[in-house]
Amino acid sequence: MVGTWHYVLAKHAKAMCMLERELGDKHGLGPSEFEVLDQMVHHDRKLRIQELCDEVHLSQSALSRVVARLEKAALVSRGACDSDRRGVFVCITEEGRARHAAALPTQRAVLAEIFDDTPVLIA
Amino acid sequence: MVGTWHYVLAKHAKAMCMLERELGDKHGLGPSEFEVLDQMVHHDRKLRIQELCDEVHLSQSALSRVVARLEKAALVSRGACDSDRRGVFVCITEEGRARHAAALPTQRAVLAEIFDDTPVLIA
DNA sequence: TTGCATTAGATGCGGGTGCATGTATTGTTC
DNA sequence: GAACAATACATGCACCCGCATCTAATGCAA
Repeated sequence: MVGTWHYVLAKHAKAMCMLERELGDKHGLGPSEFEVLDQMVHHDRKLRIQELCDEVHLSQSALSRVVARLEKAALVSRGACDSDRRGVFVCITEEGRARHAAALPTQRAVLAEIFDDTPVLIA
Repeated sequence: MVGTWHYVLAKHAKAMCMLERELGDKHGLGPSEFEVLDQMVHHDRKLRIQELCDEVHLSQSALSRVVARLEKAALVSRGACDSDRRGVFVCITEEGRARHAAALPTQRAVLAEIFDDTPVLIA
């Protein structure tokens, strides 16, 4: 229990730190930005902010800002939702797809290094 | 690999959030503050800042500030190191021990709730 | 001893986060 | 349909973090 927590703490700290540097230096992306792009690619359709909120581990406010940053970088676009004009659809751009594709190997490499010693624990 | 990473991400986010609220509201401690107190109690002796740095997953600068906060709250005291006058010894106070003892069940309860569904993975 | 690289810890700074709140829109109840 | 609660997203704010840098002390070499 406590051991699991310390494991999570250690891996999270190391991975976050390394992802921040690697993704930042090589692709100009933060871990949260990459995660959102990753979800967009994975779902392969426009998503509501709230849908994204369920998938990434960020508060709604943090997510709102991540999307704003991504939009400023032209990696996603925000569009109004017709059925509910309060809603916002997020749509990945071609440039966003490209940036994600470029960054993916970097992320995988970091994870491979971090979790190298860890047997397959979680499906 | 990616699955493990998402597991770590999810558990870390949930636990951190809950610890912050529970420890903060009930005991006036942040997760980092608790972690440092926990290490002090565990080692049961005065520790160099750098020794703490190896145990908690914080940068040296963050740790320096956590110790400063703890000292301001009179939960630890900082003392000069005779053998190396650059060094700083950190020593937990009686009040610090008491606060830690009071907060420990809260932390354990949070971890129990978070890792309830997780079989024993890491020793 | 003097000079310089190294180390311990503190601090300025920029950036990201969550919470509380604000604004706009929707649903609901009378 | 008017008033009010609820929802979606944005934003002000305070806080914590890591990086770069600063200061002081140490070690080492000439």
